[in-house]
Amino acid sequence: MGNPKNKTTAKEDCIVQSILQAQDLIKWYDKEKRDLAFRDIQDPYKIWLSEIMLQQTKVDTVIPYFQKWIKKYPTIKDVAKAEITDLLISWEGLGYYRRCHNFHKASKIISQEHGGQIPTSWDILIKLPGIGEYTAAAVLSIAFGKKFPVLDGNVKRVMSRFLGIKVLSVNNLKKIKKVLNLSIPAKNPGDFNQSIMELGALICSPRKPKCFKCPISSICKAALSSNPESYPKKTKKGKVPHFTLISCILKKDNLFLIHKREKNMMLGGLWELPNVKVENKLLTKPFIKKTLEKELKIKVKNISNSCTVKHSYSHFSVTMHCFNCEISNSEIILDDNYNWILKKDISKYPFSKVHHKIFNSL
DNA sequence: AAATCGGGGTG
DNA sequence: CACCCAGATTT
Repeated sequence: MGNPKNKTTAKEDCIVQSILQAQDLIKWYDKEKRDLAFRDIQDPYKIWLSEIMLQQTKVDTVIPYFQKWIKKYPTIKDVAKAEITDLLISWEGLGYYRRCHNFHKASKIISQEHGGQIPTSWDILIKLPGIGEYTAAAVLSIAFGKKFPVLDGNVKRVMSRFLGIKVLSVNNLKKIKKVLNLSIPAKNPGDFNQSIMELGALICSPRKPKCFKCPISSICKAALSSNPESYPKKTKKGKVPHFTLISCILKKDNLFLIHKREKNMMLGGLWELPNVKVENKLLTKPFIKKTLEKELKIKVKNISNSCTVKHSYSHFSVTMHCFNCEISNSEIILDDNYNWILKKDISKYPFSKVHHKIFNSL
């Protein structure tokens, strides 16, 4: 932390003056924080799991998933022993399914190489699949009381405003990290981290920040400016493309034809109805029939409309037109990736949200 | 540095 | 609808 040159620059003086009042924040946090299911948990496994689930996901969404998961898998060894399909069912609907795959991989490593104990060192933790700088710092500070500041979206926004840093460049993020390292207390560093994140969630919100309720507004550069909301500068994103898919609800003697997606692609390991992307806007029945026959290598005797669902992903959106298909008795499937399963047992397989929309409208 | 990866919430 | 979110990983 020391400066090799024996003088401080004006910039560094400025930073040192900007140290957060950790105790004020923690005091605010103790009083105002929401009653989260993750509070008062000491088990490093549970803290780790909650941090993984909370990546890009709101607290209220996570809570029921977290509680169900803990009940089913009380320890890290239970996760290591489990089949990935069962874990995915517990993760079903939460999104970012790679988190689940990675958590499973990491649990096996911890079970086999660390005797089921969550590592307490940065260097070991950071190498585990699914653990980046945020999660490593969160686990080390919250579970083990170590002085590692977290830097997530909330913290970046709070610090951008507090320091009056508009652009979150790599260099400015380093500056923010330096202030956090100077501010984080040796006592309860995890509470310090959570207090800033909670401040970002409840007070220092992206839009319409409630500076009048903020414990540090009197020393916050953005709050003292005319437009605190303009910090940090937002990067605008282009609009997402839209795709049309047709999907085949192929039933035979109460059996659904479903397909398991490749592990390393989007929604990997989840199951789906056979579907095809189409460019053609004219969705006539002969066209649908021909397309399904060509793509699925089957002979469709009869098709009828079933339902149409729309779904938005972060980087594209889809409209999926579903068709009931009849095939002849002799016509049994396809290649190794396709399987017939019982309709009643469809809940034994994990599906993405868009398929739940379809199943709900059948 | 930028793209990828789900889903839910807000204004 | 546009935009945001308690990020990690790959390219």
